[in-house]
Amino acid sequence: MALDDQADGVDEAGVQPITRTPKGSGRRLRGAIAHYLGTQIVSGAIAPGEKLTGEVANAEALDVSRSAYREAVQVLTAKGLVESRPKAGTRVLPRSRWNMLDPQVLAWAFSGEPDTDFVRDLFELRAVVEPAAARLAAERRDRDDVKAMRDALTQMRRHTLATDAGRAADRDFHDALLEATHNNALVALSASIGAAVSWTTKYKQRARALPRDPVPDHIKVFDAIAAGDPDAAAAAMRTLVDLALEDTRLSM
Amino acid sequence: MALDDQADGVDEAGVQPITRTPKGSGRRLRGAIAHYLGTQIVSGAIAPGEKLTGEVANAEALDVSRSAYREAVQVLTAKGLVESRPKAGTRVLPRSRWNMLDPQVLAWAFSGEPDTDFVRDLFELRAVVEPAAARLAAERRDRDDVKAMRDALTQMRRHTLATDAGRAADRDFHDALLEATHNNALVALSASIGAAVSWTTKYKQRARALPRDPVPDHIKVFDAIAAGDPDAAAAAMRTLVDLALEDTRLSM
DNA sequence: AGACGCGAATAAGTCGGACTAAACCGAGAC
DNA sequence: GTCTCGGTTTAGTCCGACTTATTCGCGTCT
Repeated sequence: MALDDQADGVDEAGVQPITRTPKGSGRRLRGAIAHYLGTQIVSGAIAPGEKLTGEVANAEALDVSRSAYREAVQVLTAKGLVESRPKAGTRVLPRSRWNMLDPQVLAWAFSGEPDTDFVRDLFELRAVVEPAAARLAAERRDRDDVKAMRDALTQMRRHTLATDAGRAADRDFHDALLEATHNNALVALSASIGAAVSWTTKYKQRARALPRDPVPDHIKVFDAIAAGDPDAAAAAMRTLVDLALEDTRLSM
Repeated sequence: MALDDQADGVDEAGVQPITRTPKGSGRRLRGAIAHYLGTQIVSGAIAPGEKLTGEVANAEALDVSRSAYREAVQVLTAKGLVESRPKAGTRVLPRSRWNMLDPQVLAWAFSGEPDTDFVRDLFELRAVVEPAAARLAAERRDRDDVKAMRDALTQMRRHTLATDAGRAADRDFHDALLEATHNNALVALSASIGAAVSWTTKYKQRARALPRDPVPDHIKVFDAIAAGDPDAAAAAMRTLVDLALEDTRLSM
């Protein structure tokens, strides 16, 4: 229950069971608190409907000031995870109210063991959105879009998906594709989908034996978009997502 | 520049130009601050890259405590609108970092004059997601889903889209449809899409002469889903969204 | 003269404690 | 039995001090 900021990087064994990050540095304090509470809620450790212990008590238990604790709770409120009213306390809202597409919430959801059902749902969303996006991209891409996608692709080929750089390039490719639709709403989705992609590929990687080289599939998509062939782009993207889903399913 | 909470309802002429909601009540104070800053940013009054004036100064200018102001800024940070670092101040992030799907951000975006390009983007998103969702719903809906959709539909027929109740029923219908996919990721999108739907219909309504009765279109979708015909459901939903887009385009 | 590192200024971050306001709940009146 | 009215609890707001992390400018070293 240590309040280490395990969001990225250093993860020292928290000796103290309830206090904040022992060494001086780390991310901002309220970020760590929000991460802690957020994972607790998303992971189901604090079921919807339950109410958190009072601000004063909880802040004291975590050994942080009430201000920092409150600001963390504001973040959770903004993401629809909790709701707080005077006298009633702060309660966890039903899952339907959560902003599951929020990249940070997604990160919290994947910080523990991933819920296989939810992963399936995310792939279904990808299967809906990305082929359509590829179609739009094929119609509207301009020179810069093509360049961005090509660059991401070469980076992806150089490093493999086994490396962080490779996964980043993969995400860049999908981001560039969404960007090429010139649709702000779809771009906004790219942050969520991108997060989902990188988390799932990470888990896929965990189960060794990367079963297939994903680059050729990406190249097919790229070629169709560069050529301005909407139908081919949509089809290629559809098979790409299907294959990715299959790979992921095998490793879970 | 009064800090009235114009999110819903009472909107008394704020005599004082800079202070908070004059009468005692209203929404929570930080909510009003967040609303104020959020609309300023989304509307473009504070362009991306610009930095807000310091906490102390700004809080004093708005005549609120620094704590309340900070908590409001935390909300904006959580939604990806701003980023703040010591010494550097609080800057507005580029639009690509904003969580445009967040219902509250969407509300801020529509609180002023709606950006026609963005409305078009939202409809494009609907055109991508909802037909696919209708297809899934036709495959997976259970008895409760059908009932929820039928209820919403009858409510929608009773009141028209001219009334708040009617628009709420419309939203309920689309929510129930997304729910019927039994896909949590799509359900999460329902909050965003639902918000977009109600905002756009509201503007559509403003331009009088509602050009077409939307109920028959909805009924076609419902029948196909109830009958378990995925292709028909997708097709019906596609025409529904297309018609809605056309209506909206005419009124802008 | 240019690059590098060091220190001071600055703005956000954290703290704590006090007071306010709202909402729930139980006691009392009708 | 229901309704109302306070009291109590809990979040909301305020204030003022201190801390930490940057950035920027100055001076020094190469």
